[in-house]
Amino acid sequence: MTKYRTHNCSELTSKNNGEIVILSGWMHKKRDHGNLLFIDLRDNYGTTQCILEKNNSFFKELEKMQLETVIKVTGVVSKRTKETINKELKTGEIEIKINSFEILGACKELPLPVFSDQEYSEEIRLKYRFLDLRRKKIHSNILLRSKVISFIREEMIKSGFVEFQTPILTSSSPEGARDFIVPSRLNPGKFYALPQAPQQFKQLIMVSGFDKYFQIAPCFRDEDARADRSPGEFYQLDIEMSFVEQEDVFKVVEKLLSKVFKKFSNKKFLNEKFPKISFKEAMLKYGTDKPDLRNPLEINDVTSIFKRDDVTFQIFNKLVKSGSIVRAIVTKSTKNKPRSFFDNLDKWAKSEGTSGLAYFTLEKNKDFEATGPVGKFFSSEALKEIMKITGAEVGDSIFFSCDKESNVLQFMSSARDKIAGELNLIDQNTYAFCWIIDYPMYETDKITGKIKFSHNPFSMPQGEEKNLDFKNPLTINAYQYDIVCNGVELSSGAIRNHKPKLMYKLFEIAGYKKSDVEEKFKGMINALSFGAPPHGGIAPGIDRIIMLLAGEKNIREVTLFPMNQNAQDLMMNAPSEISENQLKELSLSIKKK
RNA sequence: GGGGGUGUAGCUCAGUUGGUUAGAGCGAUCGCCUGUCACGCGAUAGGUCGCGGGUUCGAGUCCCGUCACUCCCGCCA
Repeated sequence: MTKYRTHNCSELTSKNNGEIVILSGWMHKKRDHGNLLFIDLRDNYGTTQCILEKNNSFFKELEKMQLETVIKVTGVVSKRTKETINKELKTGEIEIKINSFEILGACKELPLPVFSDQEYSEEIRLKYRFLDLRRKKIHSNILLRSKVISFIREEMIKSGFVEFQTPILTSSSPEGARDFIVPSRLNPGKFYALPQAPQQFKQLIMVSGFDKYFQIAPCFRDEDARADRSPGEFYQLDIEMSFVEQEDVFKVVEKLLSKVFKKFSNKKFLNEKFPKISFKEAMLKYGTDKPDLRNPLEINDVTSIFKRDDVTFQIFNKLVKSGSIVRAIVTKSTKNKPRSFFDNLDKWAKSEGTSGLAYFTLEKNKDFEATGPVGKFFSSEALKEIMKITGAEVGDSIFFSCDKESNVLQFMSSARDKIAGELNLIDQNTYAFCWIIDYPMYETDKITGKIKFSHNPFSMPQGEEKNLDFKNPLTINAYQYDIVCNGVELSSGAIRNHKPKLMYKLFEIAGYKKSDVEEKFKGMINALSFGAPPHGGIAPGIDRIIMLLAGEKNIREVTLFPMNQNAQDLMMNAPSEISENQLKELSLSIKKK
């Protein structure tokens, strides 16, 4: 009990009948019957119906009160008659007969109603985030976030992990995302960077002998936003372990995520044990390294078909000759789908900037036949071969895309989602986790044609050092892995390279001289030279986990105070200009455009 | 940096082929109403149709430009 309340707005029941109570909260909703006024009083915990009659001296004032005014109400708990009980409400057995009230916080006319399930523009929601956050759905999302984080913390500690904080002001790193930069007053002309992740620190913690580390770590990357990617900051469950191999990390994370998703959701798992898919296989079957495994459609390579003489689909044949590839998606039993189904997919494909989505449907009369716009170009023998490769059967349809490899992969990946969506093949009530493993250490830069790190340069290459084929770096895989759930990349991690000599060699392949590496990663390399344990870790994205648990498609729905797409905080007016004096202290001047 | 979508009352939206005075619901204000829980009924106020330019006898509607929000591509080791 405080000055403001004896109970919260969700705890009173018929057991409290007759008690004099004090409640405080927001005036959620009024129902004014002229001589009888109902007020729903809301706080963090729930709502309670309060009531007063015309003869009450406060009637006029409360009747006119702006919704969302914060009031303190004193009154008597009164059992409702049977007919007037509200079963939807936890406190629906009772109501408060108001004796007196007090305004604690007045409220102006609202720019957006709190009591409503309607959707509002992001702009107004973000500007008045404190009002938006009073609304039921997002309010409970944020509470869920808090609960999930506490649970994760408990579980990690139970498993012997130790939580540490790492610096927020650190140094800019040359690899990876664009850094947020902070000027240094004491070191004119020099800058801090906000950490993109505590990557080097967590490795240093291992070198320092702490064995098992975790942190709910803020990470900052100055990159453009997406629905599942806030500009500015996001949170990772940062984990690092000493004396482990890949499988040891998998065990810890798989157990944790299973527990979290089972505790906070009723959705079922597609696979109890997370399947492991190599990067190569994922790119072939799904066209992406973050496949949605709820989607049963798979992609097949059918390039060889278009090298046959009995296939006369000249456009594809020619493209294949000049190095393009063809990938296909089979849809089961779509023979009787209306023409519009196929036409709409083709239209969609064109809107994606491709030349369209070729298709036919397999039929059988005397022999195998293909019906549809391009069916006539395929001989019966060729169709048999296609069926062999793709597993397609009579009555199924096959969709084709032909282009340069990277274009086909990307397009077929979205075509897979699109087609499955049209056919309603995705079970929304399921979580489909998987590990993506065996990432290549290097890739060829599309623009420069040079070899570069494809992911984290600190990852350990797979295999014995002496057996590594440094002359063919594209053949080297790394102990690098991702967790994907329902097509959302949840985390990536790696076994780290803790051997400085090997590291120099790997950097050299990517075009870094020894002196470059020493300059850029001095602290790290130095530390690894003084007895570093083998170690590895991972960093699941907290925001995306909550998103999946809350069933939201947008990360702002699980973030208290997010920025908009242009990385502005409309409520706090950030970023903003700073004074001449501040600039001067920082030895900065602004270049006028 | 590029592409798509959206922008009309405080909020959510409708607005036909370019044609008279731009509408509805919620909210606000006023009035009526003693059992509602999306209370009901009646009335009133509320608009630079994002902004600028153009075409036209006439533009919310068509064209050009621009701004804002959003989704996507690039980017995100």
